[in-house]
Amino acid sequence: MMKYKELGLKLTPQRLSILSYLEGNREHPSAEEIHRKVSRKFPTMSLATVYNTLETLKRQGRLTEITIDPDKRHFDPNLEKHHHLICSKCKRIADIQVEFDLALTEEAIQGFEITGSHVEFYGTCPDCRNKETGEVK
Amino acid sequence: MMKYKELGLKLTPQRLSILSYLEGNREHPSAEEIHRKVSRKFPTMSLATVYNTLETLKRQGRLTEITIDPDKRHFDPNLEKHHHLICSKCKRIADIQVEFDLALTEEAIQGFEITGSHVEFYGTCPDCRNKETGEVK
DNA sequence: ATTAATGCAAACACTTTGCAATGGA
DNA sequence: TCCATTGCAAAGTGTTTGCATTAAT
Repeated sequence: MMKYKELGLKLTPQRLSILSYLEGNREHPSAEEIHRKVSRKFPTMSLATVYNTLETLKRQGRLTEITIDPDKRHFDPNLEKHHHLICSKCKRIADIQVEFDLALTEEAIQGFEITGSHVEFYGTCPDCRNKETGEVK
Repeated sequence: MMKYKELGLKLTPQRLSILSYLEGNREHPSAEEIHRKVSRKFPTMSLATVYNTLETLKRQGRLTEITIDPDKRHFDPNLEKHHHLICSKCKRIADIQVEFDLALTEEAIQGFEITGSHVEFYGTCPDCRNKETGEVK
């Protein structure tokens, strides 16, 4: 379990349940997914609280926001440097733990100060590939 | 000018003006930005028409949607393979015309069928860097 | 006792939809 | 003429905000 208290933040049951849901989660859930899941054990949980907590965690650097899906925000508690594989059909996002050499020339950088990078691969996931071949069109 | 007629689509003045605005544009505008600009010369232009046209162009593969900004959709008429540099302060998106070796092992691919990839770099653009150093905090 | 966090509802921003009117082909 | 496209307004989605209440410290 992440140490939340050490950050000088109040340790509410709501936050605890969001944290434990996120712990080790590799599914890049949206705020709404987190809310739905956590609501089961905590029916009064408000969506606003989910957003608040996510925002706080993001600011603390304990969470990354993934901007891959134009429809909704997704969150990633995996702090190790990694990249993503996105299924164009079902929108599933998988981690890809590979290091790439993304060296840039001075010219390419155009005067930017680079602070990070991220690679996304698009494709079709195994499940969706199976559905396609199995289907009679 | 892109050949729109050849696609079997009606060549309306609205579409023509959107197309000419997009032609050679390297600013990755949002629908709203496109609408604002095009409205100057075409005051009755509807936002719905902008979205319609963008959707059509996207389906035709004459345009790519960039999912970098969680707040709004951005569109990129640059069809050459390229990547992006995003300013974390002002959200400006610049093209970066570099080829990377993004080879993946079978294992890393996790059964996906890869169809494309995209690299995004985060950082601070020259303008925002200047503002920072010039400012008295 | 303090003060931050919660929950609700209302407000927001962006995008999509329904549909009658319009105008390219 | 015909049917796709337009423009408007209304509806829809995801997210944020205001604020009184609650509860962690």
